[in-house]
Amino acid sequence: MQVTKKDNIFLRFVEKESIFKNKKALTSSFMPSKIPHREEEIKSISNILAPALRGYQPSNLFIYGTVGTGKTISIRYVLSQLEEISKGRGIRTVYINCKMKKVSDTEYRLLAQLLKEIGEFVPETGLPTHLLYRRFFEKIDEKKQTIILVLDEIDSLYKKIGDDFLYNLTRVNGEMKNATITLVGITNDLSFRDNLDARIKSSLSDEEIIFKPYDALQLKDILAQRVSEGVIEDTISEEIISMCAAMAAQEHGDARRAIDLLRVAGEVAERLGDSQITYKHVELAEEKIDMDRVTETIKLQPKQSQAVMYSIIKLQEKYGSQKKWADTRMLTGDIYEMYKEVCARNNLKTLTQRRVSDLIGELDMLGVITAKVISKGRYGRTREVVLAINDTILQRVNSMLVERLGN
DNA sequence: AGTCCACAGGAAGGGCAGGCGA
DNA sequence: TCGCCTGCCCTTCCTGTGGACT
Repeated sequence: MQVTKKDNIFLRFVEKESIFKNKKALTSSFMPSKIPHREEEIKSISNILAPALRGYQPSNLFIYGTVGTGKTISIRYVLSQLEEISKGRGIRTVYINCKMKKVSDTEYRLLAQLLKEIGEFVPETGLPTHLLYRRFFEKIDEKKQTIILVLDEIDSLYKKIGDDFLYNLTRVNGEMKNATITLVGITNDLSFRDNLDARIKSSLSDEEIIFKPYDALQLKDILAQRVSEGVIEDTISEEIISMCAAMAAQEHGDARRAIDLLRVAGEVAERLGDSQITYKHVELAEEKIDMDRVTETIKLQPKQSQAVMYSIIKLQEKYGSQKKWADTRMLTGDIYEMYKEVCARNNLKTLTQRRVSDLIGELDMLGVITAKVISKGRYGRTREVVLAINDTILQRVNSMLVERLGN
């Protein structure tokens, strides 16, 4: 087949001018030259960490704030500034996100990741944990230095492995001859500190900083800055920026969401061949973000978890056909019965109710269902489950699960 | 006031795969 | 090769519990 240049299927992407001049500026991992509305917090963090420059150990620090309030970007900004000025002064910064699955979600993996960060490679499994601790401490104690260890989403680590890890880290400073470790914990769980063991609490949370959610006006500033760096001029109006800011402000002042919304709206506009980002694109973007988030999360779950999700969807359909649509609250027992049927139909090993109960809990954590423990008095105590996704997304998830499981 | 349901959820441990060091 | 270590998924056994019913 002879394809002339004029018929090339990619031609329209080349000919059409892009809406973006630097798409990276519209991602949450992008580090802008300035971080609007976080000047105070950044100043506080730098005041706390500054003693490291004079060779003293800074206090441990805890940073609280909900999703998308600029905690991570602020600390990364401070770290980059600190690294820049501290060359040769024996300061080393290590940043680890504790929620990274298969990377730092267990004590062993976290230690392995820490060792990797300081240039020591260990196998993914196989060594006793205490050996990893020893290697880590020996390695950093080789020279006089201050380690600033940032543990982002530290609450999820604590939920998984408890507080032994934190205890070991805080305790070790007295045992090392040369190096010291300063811990910076970042969490969006405001009650995190209360759950900690008293012995850790006293040594860990020397300093605390709270990041408040952004309001719509602040979000607008943030977006405007990103737009000026990332989007070609005149492709987006101020009203659209305000709209994205307002939508994200409703979602607890989440800047990450606002930025994603803007980027995806731009992508949608490009795909539709439009040269301006409009209201319609933002609406489509919002739906696409939700859809992608949900389908991706479920797609990444193990087969058993998908079977449980599928059982919940099937049960909702069943209730729907019985004209109970208005009240589709499903109970653990009903879900388990449906799950057994689903397993039988698909030649899947049936797990115990205890395990399925945990899987339901995990789906709740992922935000695709809402599970609430209720008591029905004489009729027992159980969990009441409601699907937390809208009909359009539900259909997509359903067909994805049918494809994966069978029926 | 006591009973009793249908689970929730904690604890302990089995079995597996993968890796290390002797 | 063997003993020992890890994480992970799962089962078994168990105690706890809110509130409708008696």
